[in-house]
Amino acid sequence: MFSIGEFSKVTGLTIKSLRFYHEQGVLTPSRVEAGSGYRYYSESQIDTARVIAQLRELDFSVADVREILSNHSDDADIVERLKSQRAVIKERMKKDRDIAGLLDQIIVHETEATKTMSQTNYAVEEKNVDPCLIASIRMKGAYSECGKGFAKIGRRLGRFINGKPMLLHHDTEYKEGDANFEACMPVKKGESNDEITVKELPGGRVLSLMHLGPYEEIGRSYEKIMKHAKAQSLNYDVPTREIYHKGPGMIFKGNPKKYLTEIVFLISDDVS
Amino acid sequence: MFSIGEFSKVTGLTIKSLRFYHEQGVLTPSRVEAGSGYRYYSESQIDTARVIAQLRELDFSVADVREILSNHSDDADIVERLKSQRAVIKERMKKDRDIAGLLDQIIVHETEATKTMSQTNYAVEEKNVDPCLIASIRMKGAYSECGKGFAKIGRRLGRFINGKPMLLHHDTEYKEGDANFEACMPVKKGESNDEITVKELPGGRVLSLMHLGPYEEIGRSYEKIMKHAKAQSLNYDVPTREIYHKGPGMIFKGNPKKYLTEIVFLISDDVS
DNA sequence: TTTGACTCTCCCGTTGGAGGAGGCCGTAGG
DNA sequence: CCTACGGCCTCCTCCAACGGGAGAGTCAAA
Repeated sequence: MFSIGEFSKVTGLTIKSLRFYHEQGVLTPSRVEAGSGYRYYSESQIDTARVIAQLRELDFSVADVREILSNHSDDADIVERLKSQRAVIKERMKKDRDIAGLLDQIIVHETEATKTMSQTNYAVEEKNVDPCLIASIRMKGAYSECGKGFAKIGRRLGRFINGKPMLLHHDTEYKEGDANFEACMPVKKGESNDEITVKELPGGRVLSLMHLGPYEEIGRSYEKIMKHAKAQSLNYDVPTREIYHKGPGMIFKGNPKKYLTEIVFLISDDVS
Repeated sequence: MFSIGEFSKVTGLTIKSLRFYHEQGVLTPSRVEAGSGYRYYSESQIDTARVIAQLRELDFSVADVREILSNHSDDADIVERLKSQRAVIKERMKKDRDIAGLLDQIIVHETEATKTMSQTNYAVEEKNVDPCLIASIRMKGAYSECGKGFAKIGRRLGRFINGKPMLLHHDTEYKEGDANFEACMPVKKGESNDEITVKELPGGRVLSLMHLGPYEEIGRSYEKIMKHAKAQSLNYDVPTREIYHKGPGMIFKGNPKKYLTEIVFLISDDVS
């Protein structure tokens, strides 16, 4: 016979838990002193306590444990239960995996954006870019619609995206309402379908300028980069590119004054 | 301005949740009618509600959400929080992985035992067994001590175990207290150390007999298999083997009358 | 007999709401 | 004019599995 404190030490279950299990009818002490209400446990209950601890570690609810204990006494009898428990656990893991993936995505995105922001000096630069594979959706209309395009690509190829969203401008001049553009995302791989085209975006020598601030003010940056191109007698190809290093976040909309957009002009080869 | 019902439909949050968020100071309606207590939400609060929903999906607590909302408004500000949240989630996933692994192990073990039990006819059989790699601990003393050996192997090589526990008997006769035996487990791979030896157990032609019932009664089965060997004029090698197909379970001790032990005698080559 | 260690019951708090009772308000239909 | 209905309010209880603590009773050794 063990008092509750001794039994607690022997089994590793807390006194509170033991009282709770008694109350729940999971582990009734073999003797309860009538006068004092003291609980006393027998030697054989150590085994039962071990079983309870095991089942609790397997994340069975206390109600389940009670049911299992009262109806079964062999592992083979509860295989079906174990299977359904496994299914429950796997389900939870799947959800957690999704959450962790989302968190990862946000963290990586923001970390990169912060790094990019700290490295740029907001001047027109000449540099080389590598060709890259993109998934793109051709759109006509207002630029503000491009978010829907990104969302569509994200839904179908989310796992393969490995870069920032971009816009390809096929107009040579600014158009308000019926612009002709492509919303696209760099991807590791993917198949075209009738809506989304997967193709390679050419690399080469480019002019690049970071624009810090709301999208409505990007005109000024375009002016700057065009002036630079003209001064250097450089021609560039259509479509021109915009890369959204930082825009509305995944959680917060954020402050438009901190939005960071890169304008990229691919320098034409045929002139030089 | 939206009434709580309209706002609920717009944001996808339940009315109960909205009231709870109000109470918790997470999302205070922009106007509360003094007389009726009716809550009215403004258009701009739809964004806030979206942020709350996002953060809740990332499994942040309501208290965290409140703190984040009141101090931050850009994803970049909360990267550290996101990281610690990711750590929490990964921790939970690790635990779940362990649980799922344990469940898997039990399920596989019991399923195999059930299958073995349904296929045997409890007669001496002659069959071939393949050689297999085992991790073993040499022990002297009582057989009942072998559990400790299995436990030690399990702790160090748990991931590599791919078969049932076995005992190798190095005595030619039955010994009560100071038997000479090895506790071992089939493993995929592993390194020997001063306690555990990893080696190959030879295969070949064997006599095999399934013993159903408590270990104390295994003598009768030994008699049976030895009689068979003598009748067939077969010699066998020492150590002889016992394979524990079903003994005390991982959860329940189970009923000893259902324990299933295989006795395996490797037939000597040098005689035939 | 005292003292100190144990134990008892009872109540509250945790998380994020769900469910429901009882009541207020405005409107539409008979 | 009465009633029904829908929407809203507050307040209470419930879920899981205990942990913490108060106040009171119990046990065994010195």
